Amino acid sequence: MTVRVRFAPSPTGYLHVGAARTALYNYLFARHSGGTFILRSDDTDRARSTDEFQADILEYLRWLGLEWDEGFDAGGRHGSYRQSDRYDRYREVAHGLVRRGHAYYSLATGEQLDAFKQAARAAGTSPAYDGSLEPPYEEISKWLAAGETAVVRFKVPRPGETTFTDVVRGDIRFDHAQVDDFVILRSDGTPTYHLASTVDDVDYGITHVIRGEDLLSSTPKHILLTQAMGAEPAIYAHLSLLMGPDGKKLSKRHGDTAMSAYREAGYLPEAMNNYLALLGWNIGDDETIASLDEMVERFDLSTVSKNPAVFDHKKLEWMNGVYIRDMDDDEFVSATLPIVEEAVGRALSEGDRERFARLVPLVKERAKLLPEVGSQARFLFVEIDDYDEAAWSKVMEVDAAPVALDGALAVLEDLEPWTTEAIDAALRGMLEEHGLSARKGLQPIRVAISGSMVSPPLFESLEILGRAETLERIRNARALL
RNA sequence: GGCCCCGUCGUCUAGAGGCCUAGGACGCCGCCCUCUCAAGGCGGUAGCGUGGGUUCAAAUCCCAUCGGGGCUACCA
Repeated sequence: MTVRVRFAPSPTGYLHVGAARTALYNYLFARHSGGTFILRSDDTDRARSTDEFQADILEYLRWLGLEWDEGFDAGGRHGSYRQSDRYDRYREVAHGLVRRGHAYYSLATGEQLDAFKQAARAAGTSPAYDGSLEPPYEEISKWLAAGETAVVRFKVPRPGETTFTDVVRGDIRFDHAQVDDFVILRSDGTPTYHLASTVDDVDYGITHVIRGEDLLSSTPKHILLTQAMGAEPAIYAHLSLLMGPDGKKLSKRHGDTAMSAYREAGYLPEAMNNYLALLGWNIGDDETIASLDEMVERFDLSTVSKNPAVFDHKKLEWMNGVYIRDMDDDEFVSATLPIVEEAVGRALSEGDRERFARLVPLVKERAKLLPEVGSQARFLFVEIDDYDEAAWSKVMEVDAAPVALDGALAVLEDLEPWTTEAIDAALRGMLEEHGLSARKGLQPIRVAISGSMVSPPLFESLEILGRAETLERIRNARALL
């Protein structure tokens, strides 16, 4: 059997991390088994679906590198892969179901249904609607003949039960007594999610449905529908949901959930994939870091965890740092140049870029998030007149500061050659001469050239800054003491 | 309320009766390194929800209980 899986988001919101994880697992499973990964747009909710959301989903799926073989925007033999383009097909299936007695036109009103459910609830039983509120057939025909509208409901066979083996959760059983005769066609003739999704899965030959656990209790509906269509149900795998730190389903109130927010915050797609994969699956051999290809190689759906996973920003951040350190310098420069230019407030000249490139090895291992590079590299390209207040009072307004600054000026003025090693030796000599500790004697210099108590390593920074700039900055700071 | 799913360190997980005085990773703490901050090295902290069984032996099997989550729309 050739594996065919699909990721079928509804464009009713931006691509969020939970959906991205579902997409990732589908992708890993497809690639691992040499199957086909399909992207579909489940946009049957016309009121909430927008082109903007659709575009966002495509953009971030691409950003993550989760390329799909077939489907929305990539072509394939099943049309547009956009459900809103297939209403005729869904209607055809629904009408066929009615003809064969698997579905019926329903006239039950919302009020009637509410009463029915409340009564069931009060009795402490299952609230599934079983069609008992429908008027006799003649009345329905008359109603329809008069041109009135009605919804179409699927007739759940009762008594009965649906059982299936979920790849991640094992054997699952649902008594039909608690499965509603659910609506498949709305009164305006458009399909509901259950119908459209199931018809597509059948039509597109989907072999494995890998989706969120929130759809677990809808699965009997999908299996029943599939069987009524005369098709073989897919194999299902329901992934546990992502949780916030409070144990509730991950949502906006826990912070950013949109993938776009993570890119903007400076996360790398490789880190996102690696982290998301770990939320519910372990690579094996006590390993934590693995590339997409390595994960494809080792992915196994049946070892995916049943537990809901809490999304932990701290670990993601750490992992992002790992991937940043792993970037090669050129890659790092192109990823951070815009950030540095933003921090500096202007475009970097050719010479500026060369200086930045020399600083790269120093800042690369100090960043967990890309934007941090802006504040770390900024000092190279701007005049320092906005000394950090705390830094100034803590390291400049002490007796050691003027001594260190004057001493530095003296040994650096004619230093040859202007290299990290020579600067190191010269400044250490100066410290010894004045009986200053490295901490006390070097911090004033750092503040003078960077305006901050935190900067890339001092001697290297001075070398890259250049003699003229270094001396000028030290003099400026000294004059303010 | 009903139905369904889930329950190992704070978090993600390994563990499929003896290999477990429970392993790894993040976090946190300490030490080392050190010009700041990181990175790195070393060490530490912390967990089988609870109660009953079964067994020579249970994190692993059974039952109950408690806790958490999902669904319960003409949303998906």
